[in-house]
Amino acid sequence: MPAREHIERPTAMYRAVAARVAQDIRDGRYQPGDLLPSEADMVAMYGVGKHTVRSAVAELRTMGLVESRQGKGTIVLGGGALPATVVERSISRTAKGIWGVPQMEQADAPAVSRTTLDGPAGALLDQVDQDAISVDRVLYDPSTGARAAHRTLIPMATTADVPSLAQTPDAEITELYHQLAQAGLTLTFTDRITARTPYPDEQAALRIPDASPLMITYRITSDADTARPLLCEELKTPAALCQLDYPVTPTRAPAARAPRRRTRSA
Amino acid sequence: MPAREHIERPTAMYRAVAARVAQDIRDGRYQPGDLLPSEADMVAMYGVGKHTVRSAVAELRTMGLVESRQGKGTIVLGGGALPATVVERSISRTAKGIWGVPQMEQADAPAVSRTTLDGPAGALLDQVDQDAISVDRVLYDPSTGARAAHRTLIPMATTADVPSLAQTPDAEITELYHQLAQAGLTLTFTDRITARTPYPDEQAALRIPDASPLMITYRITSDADTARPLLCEELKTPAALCQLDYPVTPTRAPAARAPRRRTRSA
DNA sequence: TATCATTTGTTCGTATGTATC
DNA sequence: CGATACATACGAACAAATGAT
Repeated sequence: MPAREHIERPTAMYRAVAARVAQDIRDGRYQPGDLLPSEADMVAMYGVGKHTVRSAVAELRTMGLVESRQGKGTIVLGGGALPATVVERSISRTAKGIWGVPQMEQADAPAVSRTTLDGPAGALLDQVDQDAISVDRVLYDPSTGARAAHRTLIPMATTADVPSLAQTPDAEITELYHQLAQAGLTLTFTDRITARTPYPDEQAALRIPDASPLMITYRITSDADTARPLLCEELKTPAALCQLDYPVTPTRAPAARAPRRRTRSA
Repeated sequence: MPAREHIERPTAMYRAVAARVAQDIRDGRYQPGDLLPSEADMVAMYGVGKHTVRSAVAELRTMGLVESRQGKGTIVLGGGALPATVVERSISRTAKGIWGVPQMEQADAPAVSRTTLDGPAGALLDQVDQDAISVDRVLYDPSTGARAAHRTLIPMATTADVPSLAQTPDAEITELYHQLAQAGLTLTFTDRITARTPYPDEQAALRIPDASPLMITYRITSDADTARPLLCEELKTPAALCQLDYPVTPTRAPAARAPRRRTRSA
């Protein structure tokens, strides 16, 4: 057992209350689905002020252990279990230029618009401030109801080389890949994954439970010969509802990996 | 004394204040590194109570826009940029049975212990309540200071087949793979990724900035012939500091994947 | 349908502790 | 040391949602 440097907090009552209740949840004294004692009850139970209890419960909420509902109470959530929906991130190739991508159902028709590339997607495409076609979809898993936001970004520089992309940008992703392959390009794919706390609009659109992070995946499609990025898929999934699944295929090359370390661009 | 600014009330005053300040940050009126006006100033600026301002600032903190420090003030963080450290998740094979895995530096010597498999790792290994050897490491990226927690779980069922694993469980991961391969097993790898709000101890151990999610990756090593899971690597990375990078290699097989959908186990 | 008790959400006030400069 | 700023904690009151009567 390694010496664990325990950081002693200068006693904060609300943290102590939160830790106590959290332990009670882990010990099973409060079962998932149960209601916690009401704020008034906890004020009496622990002999502290209402504000202290509220801060403690807020702590439990941001820890993802409970969820509060006005007029009803504070519900204990099931802790530790993996999210139900598994998002397959593999790509299969049935024939030359024919790509298979596991997909979720679409909630609505895709929304096509013209945007300027900025932020992470622009940086990864190496096309900051350049124009692109943006195709937005809301995906969902019928069996669990989990929602995800999908965006395809097609830089205008790519449509210049492969004009057919601009004709039907809202086609299936596999079709876009097919068109790129038919233009004589050899495709390689890289996924870049990060996570953050969702914005309020994302929280509403994807029905994200309280305090659950958002996982964001950028799939960059590049040309193998020139290493030039051609296309970007952005997928936003609520971490509480989705896992990502990657089959890791060993590469035979002796790991000729350039140490490409991204520097903070803003 | 700052000028007094009027503010509309859509729903909750503290949300309105938070939205206003968030917009000011996005519009560049508050630059990254700047200090927000003090709580007392904001009370005067917006004509609201101290509690309302505190709730608004708390909102901004959980949104990841600012960070508060006692005695100093509330600092505006730089938003939108991708985290600096890129964690490569590829596996290369230089020769038969010789595996290459990109790795970060180790902070300390590995800690070996005996545990009972439970939670997500146990479920993914299909070995709930079975015994296993656990090897814990703290990794870090010297160039950015980012820390990550790595755990190797070796089920006793696997050491029964490959006894050498139990001899030096704290060897390099590649060495463990090598021993499995020498035992006549054909290895396949799958990564399963999720994210959640970190626990306080994780927050302290990994130096996670306020309200940043934790990304958790499970790499399951299985035998290709029997599809039996042999080994699990668990990697916890702070999302604010790390991205995960996956090269997606298309599989030639026509996606003969069983739709294994996990159900909530607790 | 309407009323009512319960429970959380929001807002105000005040006071004290503690870290930073 | 003092001034400033955030953190914690007590109090009170009303609003809004919920569920049962």
